[in-house]
Amino acid sequence: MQKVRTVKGTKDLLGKEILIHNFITSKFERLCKGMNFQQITTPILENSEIFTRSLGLSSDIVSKEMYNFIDQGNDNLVLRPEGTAAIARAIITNSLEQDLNKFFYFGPMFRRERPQSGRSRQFHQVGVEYIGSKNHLSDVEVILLAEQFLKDLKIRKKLILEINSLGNEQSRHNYNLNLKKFFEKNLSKLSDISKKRLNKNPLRILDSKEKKDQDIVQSAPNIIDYLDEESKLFFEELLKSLDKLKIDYKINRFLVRGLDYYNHTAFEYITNDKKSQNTVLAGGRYNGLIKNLGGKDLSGVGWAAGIERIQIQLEKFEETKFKKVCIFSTNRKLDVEVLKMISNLKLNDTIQLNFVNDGSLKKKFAKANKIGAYGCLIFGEDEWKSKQVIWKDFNSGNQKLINLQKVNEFLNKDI
RNA sequence: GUGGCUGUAGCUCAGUUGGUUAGAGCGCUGGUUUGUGGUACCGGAGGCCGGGGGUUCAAAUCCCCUCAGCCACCCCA
Repeated sequence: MQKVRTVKGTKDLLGKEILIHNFITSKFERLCKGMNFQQITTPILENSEIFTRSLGLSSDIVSKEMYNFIDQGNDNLVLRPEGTAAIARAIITNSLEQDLNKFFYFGPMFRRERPQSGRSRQFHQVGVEYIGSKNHLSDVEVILLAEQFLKDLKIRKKLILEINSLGNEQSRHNYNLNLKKFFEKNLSKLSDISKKRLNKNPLRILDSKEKKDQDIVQSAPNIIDYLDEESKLFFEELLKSLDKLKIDYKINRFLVRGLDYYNHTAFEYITNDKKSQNTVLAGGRYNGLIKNLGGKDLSGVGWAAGIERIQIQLEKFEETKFKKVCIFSTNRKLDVEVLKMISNLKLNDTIQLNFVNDGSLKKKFAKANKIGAYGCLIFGEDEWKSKQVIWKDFNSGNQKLINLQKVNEFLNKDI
């Protein structure tokens, strides 16, 4: 029999990994709450149209990476591939359209891609969405939150913030046309992949990794030149604010985000090691999204970060050290008394009790040693008669007697 | 979806030009007289050599297919 295993590109989260996972989400949660972002958890299952209508039919996610299926009731469902569209949906569903909304979320996302370093089919994101504000200061606020988050995790210095503007819809459209014209003129010099991209989404050619393409791209029209007054002003104001806040960034005119709903601001925190999956946190503005899904014309800006990708950047993770204490008896008959005492203890959360109920006394000590216990509490038959237990410190090897009634105090204060 | 590398014990890996019953270290487990761990010594369990097919008297080893993992392309967090 073959061993049963997880679905390709998914894995069980356990041991040190889940501790790191929780470490990241708890830092994130604390920070977001401190800046008055509200938590939201949307279902993992959504109707397919939420994503097909917002991400764009030609996007890779929609065209080939979504886990979608028809359920027994003939509903067209999908395991969510990303968070933003789902939150836009939640705004509409819950009639939250008349106010500003600042949300944060974390949870699993699903995309059917070939797994590799920093990429799996079920992965986890933390993200924020600031909805209902057209002000560039909202973009700044959201970026500031990202800055703080990455600093909290001590990985900010390993990352570069790249930023660009795609302009408003008209600007973007206008630029797209000109870009297409330009590439059509240079069709013969493009890579095969980019020839295909030309009709689908010419913007994507800009961040092509093919050397062939990169040469031509250098002389391609610059998006900044095609921004209209409104878009240009928005971008300039944003950059000025970042300067004032002393946030390090680099303008990358080739930065385009792959999802259709983005406009104006686009940004990415990327690692400087030249690995392929180098985007750790990314986001931007999506002014038409909610209208697109049938809601009011609300603008929004936000970002998402991959927990697994953060994890790769996290060099050393300091595990919270528990003091492990083993507790056992010298005689089976006393074991129930041991459990009774344990149930009455009120311990600090730094202490981890481990009741050992099996094996010879020697085995029990050996077990304690193996799990790295700080010491042992032993219920000895003789000592029990005078309501005492033995404490053995594993560092020194010394033992002493403790009154049964003082055990709780002893564990909390004296070890 | 395309390509490269890798699959032998729980883990890390040996395994010769194909040749007896597939090994080591670590880990696990039992013991060295039953109320004391770490160290040492002696034992034990645990492998469809990823799966399937082929070549051969004989395959962990050679060939084909397949699956999985890792990595890269593509794309993205």
